[in-house]
Amino acid sequence: MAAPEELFVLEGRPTAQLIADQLREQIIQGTFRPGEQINESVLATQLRTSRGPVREALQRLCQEGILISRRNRGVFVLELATADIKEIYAVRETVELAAADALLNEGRARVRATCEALKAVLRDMAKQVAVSDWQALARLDMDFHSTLVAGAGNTRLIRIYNTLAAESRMCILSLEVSYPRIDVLVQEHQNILDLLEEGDREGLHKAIKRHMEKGVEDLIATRQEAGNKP
Amino acid sequence: MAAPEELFVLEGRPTAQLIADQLREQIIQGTFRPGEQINESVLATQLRTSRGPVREALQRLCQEGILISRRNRGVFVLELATADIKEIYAVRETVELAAADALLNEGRARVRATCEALKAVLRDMAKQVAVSDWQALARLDMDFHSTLVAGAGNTRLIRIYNTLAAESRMCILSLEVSYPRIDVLVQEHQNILDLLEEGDREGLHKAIKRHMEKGVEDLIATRQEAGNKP
DNA sequence: CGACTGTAGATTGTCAACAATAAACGATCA
DNA sequence: TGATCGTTTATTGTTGACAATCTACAGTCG
Repeated sequence: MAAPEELFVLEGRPTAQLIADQLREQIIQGTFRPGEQINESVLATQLRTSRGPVREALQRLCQEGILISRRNRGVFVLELATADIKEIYAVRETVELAAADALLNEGRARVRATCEALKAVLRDMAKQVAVSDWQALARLDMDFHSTLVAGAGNTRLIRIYNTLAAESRMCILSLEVSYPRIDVLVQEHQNILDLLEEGDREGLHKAIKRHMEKGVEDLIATRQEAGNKP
Repeated sequence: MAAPEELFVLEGRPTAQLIADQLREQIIQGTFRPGEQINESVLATQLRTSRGPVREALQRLCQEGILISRRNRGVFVLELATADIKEIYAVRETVELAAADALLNEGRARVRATCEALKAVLRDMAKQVAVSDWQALARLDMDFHSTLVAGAGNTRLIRIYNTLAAESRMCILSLEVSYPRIDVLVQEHQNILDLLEEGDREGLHKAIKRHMEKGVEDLIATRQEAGNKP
């Protein structure tokens, strides 16, 4: 009997992780607002499950840092202050620079494979720019960077970055008005891709740093316009 | 009535975290060996609690990466391969370099405060060298580096590093024979401290890189002698 | 003798009921 | 009128029982 590509995997993954993934996406997309409380019981009822798995999922997200737990009070969606934005982007810059370096040291084959993946992301991004789907753009923006980091092949670096990516999407979301400079969004990422493909280490470093600086500036500027927390 | 420094905080922290902390320390110290299975029920019985909190604690350590969970099989203590060691030290180097940079940018006051904390750690380290307490030395080694990273004041960086520190202690432990080059252990850290105090950014970078390189070399060399996993 | 199948044991995964805790409200007293 | 102290209520923290799942072993059939 010929083996089928993938036999219908009957809920192969742990339930708690399914819940966590779903919840994370909802938080990042703004279904739950920053500061909002998440009730275990009602969530369990909605998901047709018991509090056990829900509790596990919530705890997981707490450890990721996008929820905060107050003992005997409940879990709440993280509220990001300006200091958090600076922190997140500072660490992102560090991780991405390290990943870029490591990737370039891995050799051309690895670089080329990563570039192909990045190009696919950029194609999707261009499509979404055309229809101005902010949610999708925020996701693809992070996909691009996550893919870049993944190229380095360091599993711990990847794990660290995924958390940062989730937090970044929360930052972007909290603006609501979303991306300024949408016109240069694809262009900036394309620039990073080109420099990577050329193997221009120095240029790549500068581009990533500049990209992050701009990101922080935009976020903080837009936030101050909105009169949000300092 | 004068307020006492700290009124006996009656189990103020969540139980699961207490269990997780205790368990983490035991794993790092080698009470549980790499690859060993940890049974929820028996652990719950030993701790005079139920499986719920234990389960939460285990999940937490899974997410930290020092335990791995296999669905319907159980959780096992992480077994570190040589590739893991390289990964861990590569990320540690990245994080520490970033932290050192950030710290130097924070200004002299912050640097001086951090140096004081580091000196205290070094004093303890010298004491333990005298009595050759390997466990304590491994802990103090990591304390030194964690303190350095903490000096930068980036909470996310600190959280990331703490996990790496735990994994590093597992690496060191797995050698069992423990630290080679004990004579230069204090000296190397003192060197890093001196360069930080002088504000010698370039020298500090080089020292940290060299420190990490040596660490990996020692670990891998000792491991190969022991004929362990490649 | 080898491969397959069915059963047994152990372990995690899930659940619903119970207990503990903290904030919010309202009553009581100076 | 103001503050303090019980009471209420909603929520999480904890527990023990039950169900689902995996591995290992033994029995059976070719």
